[in-house]
This record gives sequence, structure tokens and C-alpha cells, in this order.
Amino acid sequence: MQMMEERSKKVLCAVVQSYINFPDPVGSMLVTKRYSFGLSPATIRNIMADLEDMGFLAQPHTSAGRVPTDRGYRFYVDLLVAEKDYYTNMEILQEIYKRLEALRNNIDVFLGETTRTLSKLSHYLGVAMSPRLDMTTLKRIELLKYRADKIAAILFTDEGLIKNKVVSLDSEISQKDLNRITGYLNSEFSGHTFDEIRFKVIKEMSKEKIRCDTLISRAMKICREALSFSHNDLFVSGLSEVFDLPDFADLKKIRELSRAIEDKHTIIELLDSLSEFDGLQIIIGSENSMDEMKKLSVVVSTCKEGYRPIGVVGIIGPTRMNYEKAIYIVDNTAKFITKMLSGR
Amino acid sequence: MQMMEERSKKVLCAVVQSYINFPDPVGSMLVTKRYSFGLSPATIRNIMADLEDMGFLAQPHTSAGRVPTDRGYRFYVDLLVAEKDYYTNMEILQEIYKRLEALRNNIDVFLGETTRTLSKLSHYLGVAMSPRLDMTTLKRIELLKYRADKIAAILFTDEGLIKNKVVSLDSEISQKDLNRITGYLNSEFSGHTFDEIRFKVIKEMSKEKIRCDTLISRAMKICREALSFSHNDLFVSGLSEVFDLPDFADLKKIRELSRAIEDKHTIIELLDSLSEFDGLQIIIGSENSMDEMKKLSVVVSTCKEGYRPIGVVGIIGPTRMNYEKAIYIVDNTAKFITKMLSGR
DNA sequence: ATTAGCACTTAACCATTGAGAGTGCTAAAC
DNA sequence: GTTTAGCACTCTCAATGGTTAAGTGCTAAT
Repeated sequence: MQMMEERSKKVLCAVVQSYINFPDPVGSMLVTKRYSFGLSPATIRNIMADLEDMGFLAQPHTSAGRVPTDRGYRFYVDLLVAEKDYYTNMEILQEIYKRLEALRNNIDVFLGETTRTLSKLSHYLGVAMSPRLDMTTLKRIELLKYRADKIAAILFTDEGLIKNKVVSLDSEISQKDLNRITGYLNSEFSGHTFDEIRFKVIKEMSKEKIRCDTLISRAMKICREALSFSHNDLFVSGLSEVFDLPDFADLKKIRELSRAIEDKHTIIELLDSLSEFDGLQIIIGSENSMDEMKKLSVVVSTCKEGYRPIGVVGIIGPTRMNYEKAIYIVDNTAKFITKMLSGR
Repeated sequence: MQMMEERSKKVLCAVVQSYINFPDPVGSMLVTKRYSFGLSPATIRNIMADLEDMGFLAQPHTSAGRVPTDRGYRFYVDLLVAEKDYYTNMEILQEIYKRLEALRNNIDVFLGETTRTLSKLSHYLGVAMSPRLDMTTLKRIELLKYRADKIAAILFTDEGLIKNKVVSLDSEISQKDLNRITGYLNSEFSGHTFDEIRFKVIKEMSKEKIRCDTLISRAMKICREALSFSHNDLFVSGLSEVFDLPDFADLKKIRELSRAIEDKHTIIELLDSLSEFDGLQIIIGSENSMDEMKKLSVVVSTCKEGYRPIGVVGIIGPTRMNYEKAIYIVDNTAKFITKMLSGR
């Protein structure tokens, strides 16, 4: 790979670019027409044959042109990222700004709109995920009496997430007790991650069995219920965008994608595994560890507030993706969010 | 219509049923085979020709069997509802129960799961919508200090909805002032609909300009922000179910549906217009006033807590829908939710 | 090393064809 | 007079086959 001739690189990139822009296998003639190498189709043909041998290109069938393999895309993308001075588009930046600026106060609406923006701009699937609740840090908990036997627990996290959850009680509780419980829970758990708190609660509860302090035991029960969130929040938009792509002309493929979106499971797992790393990440087709994703490419980046990860945003699309644009959009969206959050 | 012969009715129903179960146009021969009238294909043929003249059946093309028109479905459904003693299926009831029972405390999760249940059971699109916020009644508002210049407003409605919203302040506020504002807002607005409150706030604010009482004016500002919710909450699930239906074999149709789901706009409007009426409602194809819906059928029902509507749930599918099952599922889901809510 | 020329391969397109399904009409049967 | 058998007719659908166009790989000439 490192010993590939400069000329071959150029041809490979030409093929990839052509294929990204026009979804037809690209032939030697086309390359000479669209990109001006000073070479004849026959020469290009030889080069392309070499690139195929090296595993960067493939033929759908004997008499068709070539299409990039995942390795081909990878090479192209690495080059793209190395050059770094690709593509700028003020309109896109402004669009991101315009759509997200006003929404900073509500993380759910915000992430939802983020995915819509991502998909609108990229014409692929936009995804966003808030960080795993287990890992977030409780800032404060407030308990509000709601109905006779129900209270609303409002959880504030360091990340700026606000969650509310209704907790049912086995018996009525006085406002005074509720205040004491609130105070107790805050003094005990504020500053700890949900995971830690859960662990502490379990420990405490087994102790309580012996000591039988009803108030603390009640506090623990409430706390356990209040923290029982099942999953991360995943937002996905833009399935309808994907319909227009020739890559998904096949009904089956869209169905699969649609299933994945409704399941959420696969995508959550994917983003979860990516959220551990910092900054931009690009996964191309078969590089994905999950089977359902092996025909798709993923471009994501993490958003941070200070050094704390606040979520991950990205684009999912076909391997024949406009990586340049996708990278630009995702990168800037993530940076914009990070900046927006740190500014406040 | 009312003077239609008994025999013709039977044939019409047979055609509808056959077509619902097997997505092929049904011919006279098929009718005699699958349903035992004591008649020959030729006679059935004549009857079916009559039914076509009357507008209940139609031929896709000359040499095909017949398919029901929307009027045909309507006739069938009306009969179905009139008889009322259709279809019962304990498994379905148990499934509904099992999936929804535990979730009553969180309206959002609950409605989301409701749509998933509806779509899973029906294999069509499941939809659910919480009532328009404008029309809901504020029970209580709580303001919690969140960051220096931000507070979280927690809104409790009579319907059991809990909404939180972050409100930015122009300058810091003391806890004491916040408490006073909270008390003021509750005494002033509790028991009023959001719509009324908004109106009052606007009135008050113009007055304030003159009196210049900063605390009340602050309270109003906060209240206005806290109540600025854009839309109803719409939940839709099961697009992937719809892929397997031959009615949507065409990519274009699914794309349209997928757009409608992402827009939400059309569906919200639809459900909104239906939420005014009580109980089960069935809209078949062209009976829909909206163009986007003219190829779809809708089966919905409203859920109530006491006499107060709490939302609307339903199924959207092709006109060739298994109405019997759909009605059963929607009706029982709505009733179950109503019962669940009134039990508490 | 590059290129022109050419035979070869394959998918895509198009027109034709025949089978199959279902109808409407007519005339016979009940 | 209602029902039915018989039959010609219409239309879709799937299969067939031939043609076209695109693009390749190889060879020989530049």
C-alpha cells in the first residue's frame, strides 16, 4: 500500500470520487474522460486491473466497470483525513447553527433536531445518542409530591440532563419526610455516577434490613426506582432520505435498516462502542463488527462538555457515501455542540 | 344499499374477507371454492357484476378478479361493527396487558410502548398521541434552580403528564424569590388550561409594563417560556412491519409513508381531528380528508381518564386491512388504558 | 512503457409468445 | 325466471430469444 505509485493513487481516488457522485461502476474510458490524466483508456485499464489485484477495486461482473471495495474507500478516506484541508461550506455551517442554536436548553429536543439536521444535510441517516446514564453523574435529585401515593423524582446530572420519573409508594408520605429524604439522598449521592449510586443503594438496603430505619429504607426504595432507566436515548432521523439512494433501491435493504432503527439495539451497541473514543471516527462497511452493519458506513464524533463526553452524533449511510461531506458535517456538528455547551 | 339482497351481502363479505386474507383479486371461482354458497361460478359472477355496478367492487383489469372498493370495505366494516360479537382473542388481550401494565408511571414511555404493542399485534403502523398541551390543565408548577442562570420548570397536568423545561434567566435569582414566584404561579394558574394561562400571561405582561413589579414580571417571563411547547407528542411504530405487506411492495408508497411519519405533521393533524370524538372510529381510504391518507385506513380510539381525554391510540394500515382484528386490538387497548388510568 | 485494435463477456432492453385466469354473453337446463 | 354450462375474448405475467452497449483482457504495434 505504502509502495503504491502516485499514479495509481490518483486513479483509485478518481474511481472512488466518480462512483460516489454517480452510482454506476466506472470504466477506464470514463476515468480518462472525467479526470484528465494524460493517459489512454488502455493504460488506465492496466492500472485498474492492478488496483483490483491489490483489493481496492472490484468488478460487479465481467463486462462492467469497477467499484471501490471497502478497502478502496478506506484508502481514499485515510488520504482525505490526512490532507485535512478538504471541503468547507459556509452554508452548511450556518444551517447547523440556525437549527440548533435556540434549542440548547432541552437535551432531548436538541438531540432530536440534531439528527434531523444531520440527515437533512447529508441525505443519510442522522443519529445521536446521549451518554449512558450509568456513567453520568448525579448533580441533584428533587422529589415532588405528585399524587397521594406517587412522587415525581427529578434528576439533574452534571451533563445537564434532566430526567423525571414517577415513583409509586406503598403508603402515603408527609412532605416533611419527603424533604428529609431529598436532603439525605442529595448529601449521600450527589456527585456520584448512577452506577455507583445503584451499587450503594443495594448495599444500603441489605444493611437496612437489619437496622430497620424506615425512613432511610424508604429513601432507598425511592432512589432505586428513580434510577431504573432502561436504556440510553437514541435518536435517529432520515430514513426517508435514504429511499432515494440507488444503494437502497432494493426493498430488502431498507427493511433491514428500518428494523435496525426500530430495534435501536444494534445502533445503540454500535454507538456505545464508539463513544469511548474521542473525536471523529469512520467505519467503513465490513470494518463494522456487527453483521447488520457490514453493508453500511458510519461517521461519528463525540461531543464533550469540558472533558466529559456528552453524547455522540453521526451519520449512517451506504459504503458508497460522500465521505468528504459527511465528515465535514459530522465534525462540525460535534464541534458546534461542544462549543455551545462549553460556552455556557 | 339497504335494499341489497342478503345473498349479495354474503358474496360481498366473502370477497372482502378473501381479499383481506390473500392479497389477490378474487374471482368467481375462488368464491365458490372458499365459501360454500350453493351456487355456480356463473351466478356468483352475475352477483359480482351487480356489486361492481353498485360501486362495492372493482376490477384492476378486465381479466382479473375483483377487489373491494373503499365503499365495499365500508359496507363490510359497518356490518362488522353492527354485529359487534366478532372476534375475541385472549392471547392478544394478555399481550396488551403484559406489555403495558408495568409502565403506567411514565406517560412517554408508556405511549411509545403502546404503539409498539399495537404494531406488533396488528402488523400495521401503531400510533398514539398525547392530548394537545393547549387543552390540558395545569395542576402544579415547580421551579427548581438548576444552574446559576437557569431553572428547570416542572409542569404537572391533571392528566398525569409531567413535563420539564429549562428556562434561561437574564439574571440570577434567589431561592427565596423563586419560591415566591412558584407560589404565585400556582395560586394564579393552577386549574387552568395552558391556553388560558398563555392568554393570561400575555395580558398580565402588558399590564406589568406599567406597574413594573419586577418579581411578577419575572414570574410571567418564566411562565411564558415554560409553557412554550411546540407540538403534541406523537408516537409511531412499526414501519418495518409494513414492509412485508404486498400493499406496500412499491418502494414509492413506503417512502411516502416514511415521510409522513418523519414529518409527523400530517398524522398529528389527522389524530387531532379525530381526538374530538369519543370511542372507536374507522376511516377507510378515500374517506380521509387528507390527500396523503387517501390510500390508507385508520382505526383509532380515544383513551379517557374519567371524562377527560388523555390521548388517542390507533392503527394505520392499507385499506386492505384486517379490520376485524384491528378493531379488536385498538378497542381493547384503548379500553385497557382507560381502565388502567381510572383505577388510579 | 504506452496504446490501438479486437475478440469476448455480460447485463440490460425489447418484442414476441404462450399459458393462465377471469370475465361477459348466449343459450340451454332446471 | 333463475341458474348454469359453454365459449370467445381480454388482459397479465413469465419465459424466451435476439440485439445492443459497455467494458474488459490480451496481443501486437508504436
